[in-house]
Amino acid sequence: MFNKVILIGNLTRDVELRYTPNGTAIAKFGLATNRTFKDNVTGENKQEVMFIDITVFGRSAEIANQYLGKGRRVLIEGRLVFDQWVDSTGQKRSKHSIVAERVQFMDSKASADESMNAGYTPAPKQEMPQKNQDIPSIDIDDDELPF
Amino acid sequence: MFNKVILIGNLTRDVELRYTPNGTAIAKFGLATNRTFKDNVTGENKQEVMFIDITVFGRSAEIANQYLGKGRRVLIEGRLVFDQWVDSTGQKRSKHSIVAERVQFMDSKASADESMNAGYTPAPKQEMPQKNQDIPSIDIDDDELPF
Amino acid sequence: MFNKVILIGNLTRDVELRYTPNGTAIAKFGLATNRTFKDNVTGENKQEVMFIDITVFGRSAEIANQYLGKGRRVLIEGRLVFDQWVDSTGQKRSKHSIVAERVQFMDSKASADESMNAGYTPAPKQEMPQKNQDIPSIDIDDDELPF
Amino acid sequence: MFNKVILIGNLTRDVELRYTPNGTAIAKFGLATNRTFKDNVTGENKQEVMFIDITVFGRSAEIANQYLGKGRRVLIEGRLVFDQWVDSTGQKRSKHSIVAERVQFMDSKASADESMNAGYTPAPKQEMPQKNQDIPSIDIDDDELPF
DNA sequence: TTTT
DNA sequence: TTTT
Repeated sequence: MFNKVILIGNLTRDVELRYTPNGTAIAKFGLATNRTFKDNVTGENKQEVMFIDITVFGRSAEIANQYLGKGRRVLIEGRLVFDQWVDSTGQKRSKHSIVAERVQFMDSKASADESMNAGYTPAPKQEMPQKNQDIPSIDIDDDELPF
Repeated sequence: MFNKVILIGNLTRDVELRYTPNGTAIAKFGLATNRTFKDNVTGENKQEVMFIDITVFGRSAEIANQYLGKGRRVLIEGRLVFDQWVDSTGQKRSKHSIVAERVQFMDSKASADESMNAGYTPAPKQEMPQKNQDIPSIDIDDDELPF
Repeated sequence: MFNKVILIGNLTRDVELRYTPNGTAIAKFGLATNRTFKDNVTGENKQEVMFIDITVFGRSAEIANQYLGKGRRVLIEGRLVFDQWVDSTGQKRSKHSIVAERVQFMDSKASADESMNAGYTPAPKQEMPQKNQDIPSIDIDDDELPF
Repeated sequence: MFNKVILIGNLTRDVELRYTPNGTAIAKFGLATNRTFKDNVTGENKQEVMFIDITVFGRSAEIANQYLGKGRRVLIEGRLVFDQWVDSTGQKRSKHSIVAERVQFMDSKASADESMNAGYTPAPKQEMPQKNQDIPSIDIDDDELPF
């Protein structure tokens, strides 16, 4: 079977990093992906937002924690997962999220400037490394997934 | 922004077809996508299932309703959506699903035979059209999305 | 069957626009996609470039021609095609290219500034329309493919 | 940047396996992906075939060599590459191909039967392992790419 | 709520 | 619970 999700969006909150008992890093953050479309009955431009939670494992988790923060734009490649559990009141609960196998930074210093111009600063936790001014994306392709 | 989902999975229930007031067909069904993986702590083979609801619009909806049924295998290409609403008890509810822009049939008569051999018959509502015996997938690429 | 290509890259030349006898617009341009990787024998950082020709049909072709130019960054979604022909000397020739079903602008005014800062100006043929300063990508999803 | 190709197609020749001096397995084979479409000027159904060469590295290469052969159907996930070289006559040559990061078997015993019915037998080099008769795809996701 |  |  096949299960692939590719999203470009902005972090809705800062990265939370924790570790499993056996030392695997796990990063979690929220993502918002906007879609603008023309409502074909009213004809007006509308926007819909898709919010979803992202989980990253391994070294990518640590890199995400180091360089990403609320507001940053990323490209996420991963798979959809569906968690089911029973909550404290005995209710069955379930939730979709994404396990990211790859996180690619989509904004650079210039994009940050842009955001500043627009009255908003994403506030990177740490200056993003940039080997090449012309390549504003940094790939943290991960091959250390624990599962 | 970008929002792309590609899944191969099996229908968990028959297609439900309805129409909007202005005549657009809307098909809904459930999809299950399995992932088998080796648990890297216990070392045993495990399977996790991802269930998600699929919505298809337009002519593809009618074709899906005509040829697909519970158990059939399909490839879905579409986008993740996130619906939020308030339920009858005043509770905020939300849910992820997929709007499919393309549905491709992944099993053919031969695959049906296979299923029969395995003691299971997907029971197509109607014989699937097959221009070519060697091409067991039928593409119902849709370009009539109403939104 | 399934044939999907998703690329982010920069135009290597300006868009050429022409029309078929029956009036369908066809836009062609080149794309370069860089990949940086660590050579795992020498350990040094290397870059490899993938060049490929892109064809767009219909209204997207006209929008691409209007707003895109050499140097601009785009996200391309489409399918791989393989053309075979016999050249003027009787030699069999062949070539891979991409038919784009979707072209999404990945740089905005701010990104242009960035390019300028890096000593390069993409020179848009026309100011890109921006409904929203904060959304630097414009989607020219096309549903009028002639084939 | 981003460079993703997802193809479902059939092997056009058997897998060739070789090893690099430092022991990395490299498998190569050809793939054909068909597209059926309605010519919208003549109205007739046509088929176009996209041929491309696939390279797989590491353990996936060995698994591909072990289980795949001419005619088998696979899902390929990888990236487009563009090779340029000078041939023995001093001519500049170039060629697109795909480096597969993942190869998923798309046919099972039943599909082989189907091919036999159609007068063609893909001739697996070795019986495909099947933990579960109902899951006809085997994933050889590779995380040992040398580059 | 669930498919194979 | 939300980003731009």
